[in-house]
Amino acid sequence: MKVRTRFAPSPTGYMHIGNLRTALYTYLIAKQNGGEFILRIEDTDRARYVDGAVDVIYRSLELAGLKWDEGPDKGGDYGPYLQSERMQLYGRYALQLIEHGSAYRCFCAHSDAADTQSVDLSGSETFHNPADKCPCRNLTDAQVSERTAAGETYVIRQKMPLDGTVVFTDEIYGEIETPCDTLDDQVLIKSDGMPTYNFANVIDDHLMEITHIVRGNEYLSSTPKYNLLYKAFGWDIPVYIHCAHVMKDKNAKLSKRDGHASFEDLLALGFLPEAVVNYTALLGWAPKTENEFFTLEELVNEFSIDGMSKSPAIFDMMKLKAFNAEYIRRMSLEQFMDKSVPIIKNAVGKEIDCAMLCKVLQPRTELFTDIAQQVDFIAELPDYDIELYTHKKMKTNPEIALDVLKRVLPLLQANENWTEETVHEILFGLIEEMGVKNGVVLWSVRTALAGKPVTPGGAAELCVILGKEESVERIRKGIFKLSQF
RNA sequence: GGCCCGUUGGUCAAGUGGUUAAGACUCCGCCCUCUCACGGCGGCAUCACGAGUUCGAAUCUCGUACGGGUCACCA
Repeated sequence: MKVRTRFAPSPTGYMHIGNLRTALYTYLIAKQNGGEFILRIEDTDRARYVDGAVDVIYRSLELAGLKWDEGPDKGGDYGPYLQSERMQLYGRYALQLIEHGSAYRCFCAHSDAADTQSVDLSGSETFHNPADKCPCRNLTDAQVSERTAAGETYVIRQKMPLDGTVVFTDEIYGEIETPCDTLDDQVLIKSDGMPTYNFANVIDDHLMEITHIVRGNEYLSSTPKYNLLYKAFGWDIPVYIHCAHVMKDKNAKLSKRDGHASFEDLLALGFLPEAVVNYTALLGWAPKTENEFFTLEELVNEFSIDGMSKSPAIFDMMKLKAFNAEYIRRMSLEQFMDKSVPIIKNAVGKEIDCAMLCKVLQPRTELFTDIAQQVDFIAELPDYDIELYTHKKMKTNPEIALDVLKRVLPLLQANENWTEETVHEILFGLIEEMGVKNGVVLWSVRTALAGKPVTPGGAAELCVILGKEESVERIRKGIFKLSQF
């Protein structure tokens, strides 16, 4: 049988990182079995409708590289894929259930229904008892016809068994057994004739021939009800894969208000989509080997359900950053330049040796958005304190630095062929001539060139990046500054 | 409160009765080094707790604690 999986988000305008991970796992399970990955949008909640929200879903999945085979925009043989367009389809299935004796019409008003007593959130007194079944369960056909004829509204409820247990197997959690008397007669069809989420889900998944259901483990406790439905219809029960959640910390789920919880937030912060996808895959799944770096194609082969975790995973920004940095390091210099040169040009605003700068920048870049502040000293020499020239380990201080700069200035000025090699030669020639530690010359020169204690690259690289004119000018400024004291 | 699920270092985690309890990120040392990175080496765990089964338990059983989920005419 062909494997078919589905990702069925509600369009909230927001692709949560946990949702992205669910989509990823769903995609991987389909693809590693040569199956189909279906996108179904559960947009029946008009109250929560957000403009453009469906596009966020499309865009996020596309950026992540998760190509769906069937969906609202693509069509397919099992449509419509927009749940709002399937609304008229569920009623007859509910009727079928009533005939079968697995569902019944309930005429109780919201507050009267035996099993819809309000849950007291503040205290612990009034929890409803599913065992107190609604009296409508026992209405005769005649009574039902009489009440419907009188124009009474009703909902259709699932008729749960009064005793026994339901057992099902989840691929991650194993066998789970639930006593039937803890299951309540959930509403299948609302009084307006529309299906509830749970009911629509079961029908849709069956009609779309979904074989593997991947979803968050908050559905673990309602799965027995789903299965009772499948059983009543005589349908095959799908394979269940319930995923543990992605958390912000030990006891809070990642939420929108954290500001970096969505895929798009992370991309805006400068993360590469591939790095996010890779890291996300590892939040709740462990590879068989020690390698942690995978392309999406590699994940299709490497991923396996038995490596999935039962416990929630805390999202770690530090590790994501480390992943992003590694992805950046693995780029070719050309790829790195394609992405960083526009940022550099914008930050620097003058002609510099971008190739040299990128070479020293690449191993130091965790996020492309960090680049601007790394190169800020290039645009303009900061007004630094001369104490910057003091470095115990480098054995430098302002006096020594002044001497160094005075000696190096004419040598650099005389250099006609300004390359990394010639600059390097000059600097190390001076070191030898003066008979000092490398740091004495190099620290002094680098400080004069950058005016800040931390820079990408050293003295020689900065000379090349800044060019002869600018380098000479900055050393002159250094001499002037040091001469003031 | 009922039911369900979970618990290996700061984080992700490997581990399925006998291991020096992998690996990655972070952190801390050291090496490399003109700074910072990169790279290299090393350090950081009485496996939530308590009983039990066993010659032997992170691994099996039970209990306790803590955390999460669910119990809507929301999805």
